[in-house]
Amino acid sequence: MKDVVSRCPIEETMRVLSGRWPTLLLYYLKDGTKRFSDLRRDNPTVSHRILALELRKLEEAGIVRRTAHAGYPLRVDYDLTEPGLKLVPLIDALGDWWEDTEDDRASRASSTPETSLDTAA
Amino acid sequence: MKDVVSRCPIEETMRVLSGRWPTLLLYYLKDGTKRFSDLRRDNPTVSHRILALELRKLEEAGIVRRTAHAGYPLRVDYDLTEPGLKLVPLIDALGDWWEDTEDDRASRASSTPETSLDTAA
DNA sequence: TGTAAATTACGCACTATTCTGTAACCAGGT
DNA sequence: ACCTGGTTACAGAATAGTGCGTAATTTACA
Repeated sequence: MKDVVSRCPIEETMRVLSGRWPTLLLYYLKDGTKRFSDLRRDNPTVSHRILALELRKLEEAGIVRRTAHAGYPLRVDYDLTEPGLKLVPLIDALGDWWEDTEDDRASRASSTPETSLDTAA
Repeated sequence: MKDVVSRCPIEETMRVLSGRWPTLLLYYLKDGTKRFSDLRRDNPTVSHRILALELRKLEEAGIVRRTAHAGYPLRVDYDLTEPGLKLVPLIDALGDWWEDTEDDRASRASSTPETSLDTAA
């Protein structure tokens, strides 16, 4: 997603949430503060570069807060900001929608093609 | 977004909605039935190939219904299915969230660095 | 009347752009 | 020297856009 087409808030939101990781990170951060390495363990398939980039994107979007602690082997904590916390139930709602409409969505394709055979008047 | 990491419904949902077009198409289809060329006019920056692919993706996800009319220069109508209609308010909620938290998100970075020195001194 | 052109919704092949991963390297602290 | 978190450099994969072709039928125009 390079650029936005409209300044529509939905598009802006999707620009941040699009992709495989953002919602997953949100999900893991629901549980509370996590460190960089925790998040890597939480999902091992993300490369360390991408995790850093995604976290930064979320941080810049104001959804995630990064806290660097001085001392010892360097320690950085990540947790959700207020807006981030407010976003969580909305994302959960999408998951619920997916489950609730499962059957309904599965029966697509044929609907009521009553009009579909009229050869135009 | 190649593959899913978990079978989490949120991830499944995001797989369908990720990208610039899906939510935009949902938005335009809210108004009712549209033809392929209507959707192209609605937003001229999408290429015909991508529009076709995106519509098919949404159709396969059971969000959009495609109705092909026989005859004449071929005519295809697109509209939202029941699940698609149910999805609309959820997406709107994301847009509202974006607007409502605008100020909050803008003031990220510094939060409550009680436990640490943000920039590491 | 014959023939070319337009329309609509694509599919295909090719190119351009962007994303993601690997690996290596850097910084601060012990 | 080693750890954690992060960045840069360079692939390689994926995604998006362009242009051409096609189906059936109507229309443009000589």
